[in-house]
Amino acid sequence: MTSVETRSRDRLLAAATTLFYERGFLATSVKEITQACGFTQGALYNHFSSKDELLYELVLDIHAELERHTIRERANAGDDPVDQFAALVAVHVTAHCQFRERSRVGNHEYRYLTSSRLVGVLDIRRRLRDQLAEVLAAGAAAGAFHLVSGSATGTARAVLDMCGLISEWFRDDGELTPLAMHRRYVELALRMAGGPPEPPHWPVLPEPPQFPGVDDA
Amino acid sequence: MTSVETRSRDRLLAAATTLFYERGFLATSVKEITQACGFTQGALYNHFSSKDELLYELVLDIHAELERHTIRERANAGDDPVDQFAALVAVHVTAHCQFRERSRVGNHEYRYLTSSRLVGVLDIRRRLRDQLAEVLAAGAAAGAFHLVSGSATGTARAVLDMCGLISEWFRDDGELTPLAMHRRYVELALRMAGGPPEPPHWPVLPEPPQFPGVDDA
DNA sequence: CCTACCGATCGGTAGG
DNA sequence: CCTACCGATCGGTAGG
Repeated sequence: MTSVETRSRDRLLAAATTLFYERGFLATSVKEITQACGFTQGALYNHFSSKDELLYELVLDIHAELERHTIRERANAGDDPVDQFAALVAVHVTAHCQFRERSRVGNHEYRYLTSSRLVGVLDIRRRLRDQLAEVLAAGAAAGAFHLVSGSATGTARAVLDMCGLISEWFRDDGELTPLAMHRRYVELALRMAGGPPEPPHWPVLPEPPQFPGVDDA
Repeated sequence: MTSVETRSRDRLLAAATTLFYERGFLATSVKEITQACGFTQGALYNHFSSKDELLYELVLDIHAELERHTIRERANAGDDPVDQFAALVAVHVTAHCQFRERSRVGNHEYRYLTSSRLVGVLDIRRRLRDQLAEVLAAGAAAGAFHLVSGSATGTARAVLDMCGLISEWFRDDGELTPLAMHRRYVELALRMAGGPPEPPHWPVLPEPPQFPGVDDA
């Protein structure tokens, strides 16, 4: 695959991300995606076998990147479950604040995937939740957390749900910066988990990860 | 309007609710809605001027009902802001557990409303958030809550977001009953607000409200 | 990557 | 509430 082919492909993915964010997958036509890149309709099929396939590749990439991010930041957080928990919450909050388009597309449009493609994405979503539940269970076992109903998965779900709608209302021109958001949500999540008011070490705000087409936006 | 006309209308709304829940507004055709009621396609236009108008009436009704419910349960909760807060959280949790279809349709499909219709629904959504923020501010002023960053609207948003995704994963055949859910989420919300571990009075699980077509499902 | 085209399906309407 | 139909648009393809 030559670099110009890769570039066209990434431009299509970037255009689709913005359009899916603004209107949703079903309300966006192939013509709109290709025209946003200066192409005509048929050009999309040089890079993707179908509109569904483009959605799959985009949504899978969004989830895979979030999982990589999650694994890396957890590893960097050291051995303390409270620090690991804070790091995971920070990753999710940052994703929703800094990469609103991708986060919202990932959370909204995956439901339009057809069965076999859907399974792969749901697997990642489950693993993301399990990561949080694992850390909560470890912290509870160590006496650092005191979970409502003793349920690590229940608390993990509530925390992820709390973070999952940030991209619906967060605005760059609002009064809250991504840094303020990540501190606020780490505090809220620690309260939900029955942990200390602050983590021993505050997670560093993760660097913006690179993904295809980000510099075309 | 005769009762048979009202009934057909309500059946169309009920069928649309289920289909929008399963596939979303855009993926549901007028033909599917009418066929679910044993009608042919054109019958929809005896009751609604367009597919968009049906969506608007459905989504508006879902939000209006939730607001009525909210106002009633808050009034029934007495003067204590902590009790009022618990009552409001219970209303939202109950809506998402007991009326998953309507809650999810309300939260997902309102984005497809066109501008003038959208405004009315967004107004209700803002008022629902303001109700929660009011109660949090009153409780904080009374020393019963200790809010993260001192922000009542920030905490209100986080609590509503935490509740807003319950309908995505809650299952009737799961291990959690609606009663267990409402206790768990009231506890989580009180922790987030920096309040007491339990409200002075636990809210009674609200009775299932009546809405058009519920007994046709 | 474009031009030209395909069948299918869409929301909506006329007339009864 | 049905039958029959409308123009528009959709995702996708053939051939270059």
